[in-house]
Amino acid sequence: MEHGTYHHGNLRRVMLDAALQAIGESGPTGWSLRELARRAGVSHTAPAHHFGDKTGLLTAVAAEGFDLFATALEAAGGDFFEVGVAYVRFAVRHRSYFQVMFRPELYRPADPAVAPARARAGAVLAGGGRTLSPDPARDRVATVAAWSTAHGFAELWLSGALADAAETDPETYARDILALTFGHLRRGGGSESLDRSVGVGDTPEHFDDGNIP
Amino acid sequence: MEHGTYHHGNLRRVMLDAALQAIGESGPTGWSLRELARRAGVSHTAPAHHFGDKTGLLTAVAAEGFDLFATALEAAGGDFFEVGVAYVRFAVRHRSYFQVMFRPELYRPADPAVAPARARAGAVLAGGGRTLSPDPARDRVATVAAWSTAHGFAELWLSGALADAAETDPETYARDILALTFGHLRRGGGSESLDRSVGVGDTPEHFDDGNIP
DNA sequence: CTCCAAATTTTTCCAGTGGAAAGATAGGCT
DNA sequence: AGCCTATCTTTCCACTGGAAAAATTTGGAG
Repeated sequence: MEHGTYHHGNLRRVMLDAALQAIGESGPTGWSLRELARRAGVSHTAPAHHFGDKTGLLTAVAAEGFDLFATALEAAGGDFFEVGVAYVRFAVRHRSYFQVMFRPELYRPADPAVAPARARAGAVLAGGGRTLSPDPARDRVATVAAWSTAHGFAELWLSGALADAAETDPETYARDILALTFGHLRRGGGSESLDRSVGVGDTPEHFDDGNIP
Repeated sequence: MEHGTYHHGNLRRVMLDAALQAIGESGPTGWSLRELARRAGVSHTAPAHHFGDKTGLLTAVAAEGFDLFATALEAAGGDFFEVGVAYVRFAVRHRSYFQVMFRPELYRPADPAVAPARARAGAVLAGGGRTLSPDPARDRVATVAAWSTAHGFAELWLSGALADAAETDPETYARDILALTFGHLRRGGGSESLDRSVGVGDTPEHFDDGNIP
């Protein structure tokens, strides 16, 4: 079943990878199914068998993305801080997935391949937040706050809105931000890590330009 | 100048409003130029004269959006906390603008109608951050941290990722989050943060312009 | 080995889309 | 009056997503 001309044998994966690459190049909607099919050397309707339609392809991307995402967050070990860093790391390293996952109008969020993976990721986030505060009444707020900070930094970074993005490693940057923001809530934590990473060449020079390189 | 069939007389504004409505209904790319032209009762190439192409129309949306955005942030009075709340309020009330503004691949960010307005908004954000910390070395980090939190909450809210979104007023929610997150950095502020979210004279002035039908 | 059923891909077709090019119309200016 | 410019229309083209039906493999049951 390896190679002839008719049965591609691997179309599903190849189309997914082509989609991921195209998303990386032109955003989640800046490409056409036909173009991907051409790249894969296949007729323009071949993908329909695997994904149904374009939305189906994006649904598959989201499903795979949430799955990888959940795994990455789980690997962070439940510590709130590392979960936040892992969140940003995933967004930066797998931006093609990320840019689809949080735009539910692009795919079918209720798809059975998507929902469980997303729930798995959500559980890790909720668990991380729970370590932030002994008071359960604040759990939800703390969770959403940390989630917002990590998510917002990731989005701003990916959109190029942070002018100094090119100079700093985003993961380090994320650590500084999380330390500054949530250090006072950590188990026994102050905001000690800030001194380490920001110290030297980081002239504050406020950006009054419009950002976006 | 309000005559018969040929000269519409108001096409530019009508197209912009139609675009804002369509974005609100189907996202920033879920509509067609031709459809908008039909709604406006005009041939499908008429908009080209005003905007060039579809990207030009989205560029005009972004430009107007950044302008309104900068005005809204400026109206918050320079206080970091109120700027953050205004940020979220704008995103929620003018989501059609917001969903375009931070997706630079959809329009031409360098357009002379966009860049200045965006810079104006950026200056307000930078100014708000500067009140957060007496240490200039931390200014940039504090600014980006607060920006990330407000931006992330807005994005998550708009994307429907917050399950409890329907129940709570987003502005109140944002206040809780900002208080929990940055209360310890406030000028003269301890962590009275979560005591109760919305106090008395807490309804700041904001323009309630139309535009999002 | 043969033949069939299911899986996979192609061919053909259609309505809709963004955009270019060139023509038509209106309103203001001199 | 005459012309100029902005605005809008008609016509055209290449491309898109998708439906329908036909074609080709493949794997497995007999």
